Amino acid sequence: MELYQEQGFDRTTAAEIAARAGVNERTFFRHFPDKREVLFDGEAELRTALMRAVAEAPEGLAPFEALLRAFRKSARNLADNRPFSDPRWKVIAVTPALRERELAKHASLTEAVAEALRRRGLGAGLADLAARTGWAAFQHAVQAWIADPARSLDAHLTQAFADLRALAVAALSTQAGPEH
Amino acid sequence: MELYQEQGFDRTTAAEIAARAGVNERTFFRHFPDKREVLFDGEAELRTALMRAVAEAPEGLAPFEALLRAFRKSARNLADNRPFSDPRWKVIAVTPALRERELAKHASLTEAVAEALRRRGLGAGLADLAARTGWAAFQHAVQAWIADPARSLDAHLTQAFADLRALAVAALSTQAGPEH
DNA sequence: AACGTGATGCCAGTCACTGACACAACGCGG
DNA sequence: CCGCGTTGTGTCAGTGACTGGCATCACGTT
Repeated sequence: MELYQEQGFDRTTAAEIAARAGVNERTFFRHFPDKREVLFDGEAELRTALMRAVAEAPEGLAPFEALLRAFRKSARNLADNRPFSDPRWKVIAVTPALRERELAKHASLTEAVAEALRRRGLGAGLADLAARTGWAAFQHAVQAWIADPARSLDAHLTQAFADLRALAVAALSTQAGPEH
Repeated sequence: MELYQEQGFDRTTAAEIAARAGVNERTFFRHFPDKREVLFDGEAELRTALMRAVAEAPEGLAPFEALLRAFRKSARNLADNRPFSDPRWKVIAVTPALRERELAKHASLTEAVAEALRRRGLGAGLADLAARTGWAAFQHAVQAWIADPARSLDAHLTQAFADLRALAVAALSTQAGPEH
């Protein structure tokens, strides 16, 4: 992180990172499959946290409600770790290669969420659709929160799902959707 | 494409591609920024087609309705070019590096769709949300279509948006969503 | 003390990609 | 017909991400 902030991701060589960590370059690649992966280490934890949160939601809850709860819990960790993850976001935002990797991680997490919904008894088709669209709303809320940190991530999340509902309902009554 | 099919993406060097095309390796990199980009060439066309389709939708149409129309048009091209794009999908599906690039392209196209919705007068917030979730539903439909080509992509698209509406409505009445 | 195991250093090699320079084909005004 | 800029290409050298192979070393076990 130090090096990525100082000189940017592209101008930082694997040898430099290894040197800063006091190890050999080869050793670096034994700990991380590639240079990008360094910034996406906690993925396994986030995955299990998300899946557990979906699994622990009350029985009769609608899919989107279960997702909303799960996202809220993750959001709490997100908001707390902000001083730590803020520079990380900045680096990712300005580096296309890192954004690609981030999207891949998100796709993987979306698949995990779909699996969690299936375990709740939801059909495979609806589980996939709910996971994809729910994740999309989640990401929208996160971006809105970054742009407007005055309101809480929780509030942005609530609004995102409410707006999604309005959009979906308006879609079949053939009325233009209002802006908030 | 020939080489990627024969030996896979990873085991195909840029020098081989250049040789097969009868040019120098350096020349190859003057036409494509990198090895992956070869498979994502028509992106600009798809982007303009999508944005035009969204722009040309009737005035008072709800955001999701406009998107559904645009996706339908793109879907038509998709279904027609299937013999050409089918091997392409297979190569992408088994190559993580290519799936990452594909996700990046999708993110870029989603942003373009959001811009098109904004030009229809939709607020920036709702435009982003509608583009993200609409695109998610689109991708869900495409995947469902690949898994079940018996039904048309059009049918899958219609169902995806109908299911999304059901999911969103059920979310606030706190009822478990039914599976089709 | 012998031994297996896991983490590390070291070395050589492949390959994606880049910058610099030279050269040839082409269209165009003189 | 001649210069001349533009464009596309070949050639070469270099950087840096990653990989496989081998030796070494720390450590706990037998």
